[in-house]
Amino acid sequence: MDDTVISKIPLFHSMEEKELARIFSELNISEIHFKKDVLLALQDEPCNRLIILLTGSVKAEMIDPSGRMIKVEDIFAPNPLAILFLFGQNSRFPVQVTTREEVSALVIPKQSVLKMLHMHQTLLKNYLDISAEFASRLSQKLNFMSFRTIRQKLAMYILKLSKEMKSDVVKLDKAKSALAEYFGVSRPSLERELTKMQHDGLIITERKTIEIKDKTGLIRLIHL
Amino acid sequence: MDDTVISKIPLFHSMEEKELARIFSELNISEIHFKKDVLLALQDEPCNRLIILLTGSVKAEMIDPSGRMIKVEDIFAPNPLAILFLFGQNSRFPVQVTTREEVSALVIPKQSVLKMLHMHQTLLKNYLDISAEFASRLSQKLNFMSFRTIRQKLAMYILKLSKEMKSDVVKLDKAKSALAEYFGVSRPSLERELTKMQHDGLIITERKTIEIKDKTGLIRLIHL
DNA sequence: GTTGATCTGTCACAAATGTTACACTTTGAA
DNA sequence: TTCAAAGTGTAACATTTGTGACAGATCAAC
Repeated sequence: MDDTVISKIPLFHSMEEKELARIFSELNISEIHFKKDVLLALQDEPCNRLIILLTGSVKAEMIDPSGRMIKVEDIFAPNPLAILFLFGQNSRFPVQVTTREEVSALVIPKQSVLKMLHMHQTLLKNYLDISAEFASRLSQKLNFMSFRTIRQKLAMYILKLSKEMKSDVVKLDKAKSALAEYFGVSRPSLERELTKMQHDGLIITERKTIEIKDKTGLIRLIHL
Repeated sequence: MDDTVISKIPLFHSMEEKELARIFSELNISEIHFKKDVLLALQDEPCNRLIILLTGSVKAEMIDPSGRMIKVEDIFAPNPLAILFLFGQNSRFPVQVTTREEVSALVIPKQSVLKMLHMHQTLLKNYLDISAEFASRLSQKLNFMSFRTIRQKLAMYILKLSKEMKSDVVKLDKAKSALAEYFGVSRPSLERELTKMQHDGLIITERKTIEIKDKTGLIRLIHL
């Protein structure tokens, strides 16, 4: 196992090599290699191990009652899988996970995770921080979904980006088609709304660049 | 502080009185009483303490950029507030929290929470379990939101309830108006869809009871 | 019981969104 | 460079959903 890879894993952030070595020797942690298109976890399978990607990436898919796949999320190294769902009464993988390429990953049984967290305060802090970041993204997405119209979601999204970048000219962080998917709307509908907003003098949009022309107008949009 | 109240707090589940006593004496934990309509936490205020309701209830509201309130969730004793967001890089309350009645609550600074979790493995396990339950509910709601039509959301919801209750006759766990809000749709639209589904012979609905007449049809609905 | 508040069922109409289709642009790999 | 794949911009039309309004049903407190 490569030390430079280990040191990039968020869960082991700012931990000393010695400590890490002790953890790895004392606990039941294995590094496993997977080929492409291998099933790492079944949907609804009990979630009894933490999987941390070292290299490569996987896709997460949901299966609906009739067996068809529906939604996808991609996860890349060095991130963990399903860290939010590892514990809990009856914890199960909410999605099916398949490798998109060759993957190496750390696999740590739930019990060992618990021991590990109990042993090292830094590790515990890291774990809690990572969980919180995931939860925060989840909750933020839920907020977007709960705005009624595409216009409102867009206004909110653009204002948020503008605030983060401290500029009235915003570069989208996703492709528009990806943004449409993130919002849960169809791509043409999103384009149409952008065009309308440009006609209304709120923004000027071209490809991935959006320039805010009437910030007050955008803010007003959000309330009705 | 009342011991019977403490023992009902999920975070302290299956812990011995002795241990609890030690925790409370060693750490910086205070019980605070609040009157009605007191602000417990501001939106975007740094989240630097865990608040656990002992008695009473609070409401959580979001404020949008123009200052208007929008969404509400109610939280009752003995549940904790914002447990998912306590840690993380730049952790802030995602909502504003106000008491709905007289409330007593435990307030534990973030640092003390960390110490506490490090000291007691049972406590740590409880904390992780509770977090996972919250995350699971959050993610489940996100799934519902991502179904396109009301019909699909309903089909999914009814099938889920039916599976849980192991019966084809389902009693709704929320009022229909609450269900509409949960789905993020208007109440009349939800009613209309229920009526249509009855016309189509999929279900028979009356008040809070829904009887499944054509399970296959419901399943088919979900895919397209 | 009576009463006021909340929930339910329904409607006609307006608004928002999805669908399908097509042409054009950009990007990245061979 | 060339080509295929992915992304973008736009349009007409169908479908879904929201809105506002109303009346009756239910429930909880008095």
